[in-house]
Amino acid sequence: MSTKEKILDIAEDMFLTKGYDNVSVRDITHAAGANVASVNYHFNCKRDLYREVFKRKLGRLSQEKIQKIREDIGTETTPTLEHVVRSIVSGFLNDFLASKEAEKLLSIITNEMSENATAQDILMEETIFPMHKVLRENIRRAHPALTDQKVTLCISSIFGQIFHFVRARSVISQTTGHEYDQEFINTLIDHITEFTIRGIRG
Amino acid sequence: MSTKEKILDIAEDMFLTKGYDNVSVRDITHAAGANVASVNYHFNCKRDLYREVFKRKLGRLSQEKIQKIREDIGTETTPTLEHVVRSIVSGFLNDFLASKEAEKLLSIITNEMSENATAQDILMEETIFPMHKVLRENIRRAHPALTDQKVTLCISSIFGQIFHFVRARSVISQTTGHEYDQEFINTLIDHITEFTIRGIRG
DNA sequence: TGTACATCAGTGAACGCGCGTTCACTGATGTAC
DNA sequence: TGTACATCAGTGAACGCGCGTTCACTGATGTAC
Repeated sequence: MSTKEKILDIAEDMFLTKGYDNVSVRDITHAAGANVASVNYHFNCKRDLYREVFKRKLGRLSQEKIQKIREDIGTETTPTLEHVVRSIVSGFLNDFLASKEAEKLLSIITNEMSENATAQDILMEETIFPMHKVLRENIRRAHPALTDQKVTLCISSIFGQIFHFVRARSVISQTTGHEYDQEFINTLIDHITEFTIRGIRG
Repeated sequence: MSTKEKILDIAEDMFLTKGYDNVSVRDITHAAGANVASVNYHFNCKRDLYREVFKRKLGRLSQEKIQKIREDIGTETTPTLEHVVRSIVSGFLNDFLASKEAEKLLSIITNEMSENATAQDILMEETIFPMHKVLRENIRRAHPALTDQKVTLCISSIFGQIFHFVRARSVISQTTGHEYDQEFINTLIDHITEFTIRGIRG
């Protein structure tokens, strides 16, 4: 494996578990067994390396995730709204709560959603647009009465909840008095699913 | 005004518009017309200054906000669920979208909600617990059938949506094709309110 | 009332460190004639 | 087949900067006898 590939792999691991500012060029190159200058040689600068790492990771992850959603919902018969929403909610909630790394990745993604973000173009292209597309299709299959704008707003309401229940987990643990064990996670999935279905059905 | 007070005021302004890492001790002391060493002299270290600033700001803001909510909903007759939810949603959405500073403040608050945060204890004490208390009371007045746990989960669903529609505003602008002008903000308020009421009513 | 000492707000200069980046370089491989 | 040159991956050492913090200090105010 070339130095360039080694740096890319190690940078992915480090950036996505510790965050951009908490990883130095020296950390990466040292772990890759290469010289400090090699990041600038191969990737121009730290920021560009980050963007390349982010793009590669997000591209892989989104494709995987979209395929899982497609398989889970199926393409044959018309799915129920309950099935579609539960599939989305339980899929994302379980994925993001599966490990510390997944939680950290979510916090990086949500940071890239805010203005002044440094890789929002990549996030939109690799994840948000393709993800919205597949979700919009499936929600409309299950509930064709909704307008395009309404579907989009409902998708944002779903992700608003999912992101919050993951990101603010320690706050929510304190307000509810529950640890995030699998039983409570299932309670959360039920809650978000039911809340959302009713919200959509109107 | 003493140097200490001047530093506190200026640090509040700078930390809450630029974020902890983007403000240096030199920035603060220079703007306050004081010596670099004065932060350490009066507040021990940068982090402790930040925590004091954060506590003071959050305390003031929460009290104000809670009073506004109490006035808006009223204490006399039983309010409708629609009235309670709309009051919460429009209040927070308009407040957080009122200025760049308010948006930045929200992003600081949501960061403090995640694990590894440095001032989560202050956030819980000054804001989350008091805010949950007043919201729980009013939602239960309007809809007494809900269990305690259910009310708490619904509050999180509401804030999950509010936070997301503010934080991810540039992403949502791109997926919906709408700028955040007052007309679209009103559309968002209507959407979140209706989505939430149906979600709660079940 | 005067004196000696303690306390306190605030300062100026420097310390030590970690950071991203740059620069001149080496050594291997490819290519043209 | 041999030679001269270009290209490329990678290196070692240093540069310059900004950072939070420390330390010895000054000068004013308060306090005890």
